Amino acid sequence: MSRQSQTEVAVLGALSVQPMSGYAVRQAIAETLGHFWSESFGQIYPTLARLEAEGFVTPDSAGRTSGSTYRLTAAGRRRLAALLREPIPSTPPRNGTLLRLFFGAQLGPEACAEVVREARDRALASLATMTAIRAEVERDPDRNAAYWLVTVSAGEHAARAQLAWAQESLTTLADLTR
Amino acid sequence: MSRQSQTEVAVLGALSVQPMSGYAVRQAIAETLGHFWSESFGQIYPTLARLEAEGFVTPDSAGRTSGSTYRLTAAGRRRLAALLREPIPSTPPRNGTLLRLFFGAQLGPEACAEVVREARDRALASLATMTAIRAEVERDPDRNAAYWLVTVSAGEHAARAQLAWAQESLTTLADLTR
DNA sequence: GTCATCATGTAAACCGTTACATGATTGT
DNA sequence: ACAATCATGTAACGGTTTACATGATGAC
Repeated sequence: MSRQSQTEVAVLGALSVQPMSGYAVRQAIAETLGHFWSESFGQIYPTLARLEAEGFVTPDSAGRTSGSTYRLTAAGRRRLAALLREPIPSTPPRNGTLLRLFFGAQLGPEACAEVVREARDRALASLATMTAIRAEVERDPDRNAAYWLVTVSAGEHAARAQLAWAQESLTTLADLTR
Repeated sequence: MSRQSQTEVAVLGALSVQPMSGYAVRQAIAETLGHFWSESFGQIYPTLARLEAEGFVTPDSAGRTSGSTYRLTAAGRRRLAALLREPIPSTPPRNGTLLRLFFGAQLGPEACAEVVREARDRALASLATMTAIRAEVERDPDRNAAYWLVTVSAGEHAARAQLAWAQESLTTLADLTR
């Protein structure tokens, strides 16, 4: 019962959308969940093997010679629902940008401004990605579309907040230089 | 030259504010950097020992029998400045809340709403903490105050964005129930 | 035929948390 | 005396990334 890792949730979840190979799971996680989740190769394959041994997923090789697609079993779908209902393990915060700015006096206003500009640019890029994903989901709605848009919206809000903060902070830092 | 871990930055940074013991470093990180950084015991003590061996910090036991305070050496201050100037290692995103909501169809609108309400409550608590820290910094300004307020502002922006998102998403999810 | 991409896996290294263990100091 | 807190460390474990290794498939 002591599930610590969320990898299982991500893998089962990916397969709940549609059956796919381990390689495709990794791609799906990188591309679709990329803005709020990440998994590496080294996690996905062992997890898939374990899930298969436990009967939560099953190979579904419909006439392939190499590679196989996996799909959720009924037990796997129940497992996913159960995992989703468990309390969310909180990941400790680790924000390298803020860590640097907190000790900004050791760095000076100009170097700090550069750090902030980089954060702003990341937020801009993120906002563009969000817009693209939103357009794609709205153009081609899946049965999950409403939920996906909730996560996209979270990304949009976060990115816009970061933009506003960056703008404000650049002003503050500029005042420190004078 | 291959510094991967940011623990060293956090520890040197804490000591740059004022000399203190390892125990106090851990407290300072938990209390002051807590909203954007975390370190555990098991990291701090070995890091301090290594930094001492490398000559970046030095014990400064002014008449103590047990425990010792550490302070930065000149080399340590340079080391901190150098580390702060290095590119920020990006931590892969891991947002358990969004991971759940993305697969929300497996969970249903009501359970998702509960997840969102928990996120909203965390944001509210965070906003209260930010306000308290801001008040404290403004009441008793340190030479680092301007930089600290930049990080507090980041927390405030992020928390307010999360509140707005939660509000919006609760409406969306309520519409799914009908 | 060769290149890009699909596909699967393992091993080592690294990072970080947790639990355990121990003892000093200070306030009541 | 006793409790709370200060203080320091280590060992084991678990999770994650990275690098390495290998080969099939399909497009050109």
